[in-house]
Amino acid sequence: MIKVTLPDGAVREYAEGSSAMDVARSISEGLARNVLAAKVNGEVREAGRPLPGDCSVSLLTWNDTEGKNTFWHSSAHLLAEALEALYPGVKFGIGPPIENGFYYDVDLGDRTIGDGDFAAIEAKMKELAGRKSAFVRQEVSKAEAIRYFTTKGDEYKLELIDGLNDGEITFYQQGDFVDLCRGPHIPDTSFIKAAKVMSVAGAYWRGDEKRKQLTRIYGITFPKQKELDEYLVLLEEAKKRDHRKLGRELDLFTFSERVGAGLPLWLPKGAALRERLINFMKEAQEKAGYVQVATPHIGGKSLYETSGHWEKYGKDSFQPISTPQEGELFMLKPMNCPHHCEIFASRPRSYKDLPLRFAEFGTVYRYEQSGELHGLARVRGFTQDDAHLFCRPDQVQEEFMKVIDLVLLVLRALGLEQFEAQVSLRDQVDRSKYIGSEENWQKAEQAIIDAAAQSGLKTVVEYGEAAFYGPKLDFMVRDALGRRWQLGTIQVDYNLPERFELEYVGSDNQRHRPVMIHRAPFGSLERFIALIIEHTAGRFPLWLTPEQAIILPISDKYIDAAQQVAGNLKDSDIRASVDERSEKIGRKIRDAELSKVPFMLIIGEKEEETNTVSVREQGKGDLGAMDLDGFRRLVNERIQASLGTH
RNA sequence: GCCUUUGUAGCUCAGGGGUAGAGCACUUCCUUGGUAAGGAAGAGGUCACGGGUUCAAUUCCCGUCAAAGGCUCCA
Repeated sequence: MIKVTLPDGAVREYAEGSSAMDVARSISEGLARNVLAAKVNGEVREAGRPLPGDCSVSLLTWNDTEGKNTFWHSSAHLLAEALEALYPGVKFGIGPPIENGFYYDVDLGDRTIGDGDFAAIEAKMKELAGRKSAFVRQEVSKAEAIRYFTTKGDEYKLELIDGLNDGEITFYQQGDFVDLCRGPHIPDTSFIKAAKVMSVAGAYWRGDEKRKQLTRIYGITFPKQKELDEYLVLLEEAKKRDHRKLGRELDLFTFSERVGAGLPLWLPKGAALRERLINFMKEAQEKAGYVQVATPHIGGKSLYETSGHWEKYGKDSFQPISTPQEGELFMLKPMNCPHHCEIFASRPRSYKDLPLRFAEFGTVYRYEQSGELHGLARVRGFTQDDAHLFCRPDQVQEEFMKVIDLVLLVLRALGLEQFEAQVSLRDQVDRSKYIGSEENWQKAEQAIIDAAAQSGLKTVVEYGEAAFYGPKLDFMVRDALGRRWQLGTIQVDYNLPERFELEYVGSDNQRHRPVMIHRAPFGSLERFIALIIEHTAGRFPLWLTPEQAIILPISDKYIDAAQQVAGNLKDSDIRASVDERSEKIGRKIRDAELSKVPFMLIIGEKEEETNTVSVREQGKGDLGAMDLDGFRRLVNERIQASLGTH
């Protein structure tokens, strides 16, 4: 008998050679039907494999990430089986699970696959799934593996085998399809009840652009048709919230081919929203002891040679612009920090001056490959809510923590409740891409880890994600649809002060090198606005929205009264306008609802006589009549509530 | 930059080798209506741009630009 420890701590006994599936059956038939794989002593394996002896077992179902991944990985095999049936001779690269579904990279030879082929592939997948083929694990020798794929003529698999050691190679077979695979897999194909091919794209073999481009086929599968339907609804919802679409509908921003790809043009409403975000941040920063500075959009090339950016990014930047007479070279600024370093260096600094916190909403320009541009989320010119803190080494941790507080304030004010912080450290092996001394790096990495821990942040550590000049703390936010966005970042930098030879005089009357902290809670305003558009579906927090109220006169007779109300509201800083069109009230309401103005104030005979307005809330309906003071109170209450502590 | 797909009115889209279409938006007129679309008329296009094939190209072919999805990259 073997002893099996379950996640709740219970220990049960089973016969030698029992599998996780036997464990599941002993608990309930229903559970057994839903078990996709099992975690045995921390390792994910097939549920059907015999247990290795006394062990801990947790059964994985669709509700576990690992269960899902196993399900999707097996689905990738099913996709491959379908492709092999439909396109004989197709060669296979890799087919892993991803966040939403899976893909398989394939070499179709001269053939191509397009949207029109998806239905046939899906039908084939469903047909094969219905055969209830078991996923059969088979250990093979390297020689056997090579023989099999040589006969099959699949050079990609052969290359993968080349990187594996004899004795650790396994094949998995379902139906007639055999694949090189580490596993694990779900018990059989019948678990897959719904399948959809999502898209195709090019992908280089092993991510190397010098190598052959394969066709990547994306798919997603579910254990129930209903779940696929729900997923498709979610995608529709995401489409409706797409900031590019809403940006146009809400008159926030536009692009022009003549201005250039990736260079957003802010329309009045969008510019107003941007301005409000800037003011919000300015106010918060002022309270936190920052001072505003302002610097030009270009800077001499030598500035970036000093900073190291020229060497690192010069080739991948907008190229220098030159003066006609003197031939001086200037760069469009890709970041604000070198300019701020020069401000620090503009006069002698005392330890008593520190920390100095220079803030600037600086617009920077970075070359992005044309294929990478994406609405406001990825642009070539953008404005950072940038600031650089120059401090003494003993102040780093405290300053870092204050910045974390500022970031949390921002996230709260915008209703971004779900987030985690990522501590980005150096690659553990390859350190060639980083500049700066080992000692400074270690100090910086420790300061971040400590500050994050003291702030009680939920953090994950990622190696290899640091900037080339220092480690950083990145905030990853989840929006209302559960999608992840990388936002504000805080970076410790011991390197730039060194390169710019920045100094302050300490209490010991000696020169010391300050430490620099880069930080941008929003990251870029453009990207941040893209996030809040999608997060709120265009229904911005009341304090932020371009237009807080629209006044709808019942007929032309009440336009004057409406204008008066608008004027009154403007005097108390409520942003309001009047719909003066000769339309019926129903029409005005419909248009206001669609443009997502939070409050509609209706004025007709009744209201004019009683000196009130009838208030209607967007998406909610009629709130009844109230006087203007009542409405002001309502607006203020809502704003206080959404800003939290503010 | 690379792969796949797309580009027709401000927006959403139909069409198709021979005079360019719809709905919404816009303009004007009528209507003055109480909680999600009142009526009529009008204006609006080098069918992304450049080249080729053709008697004739918005339509077919090639190139460029832009956009969408993906790859690679991201100070």
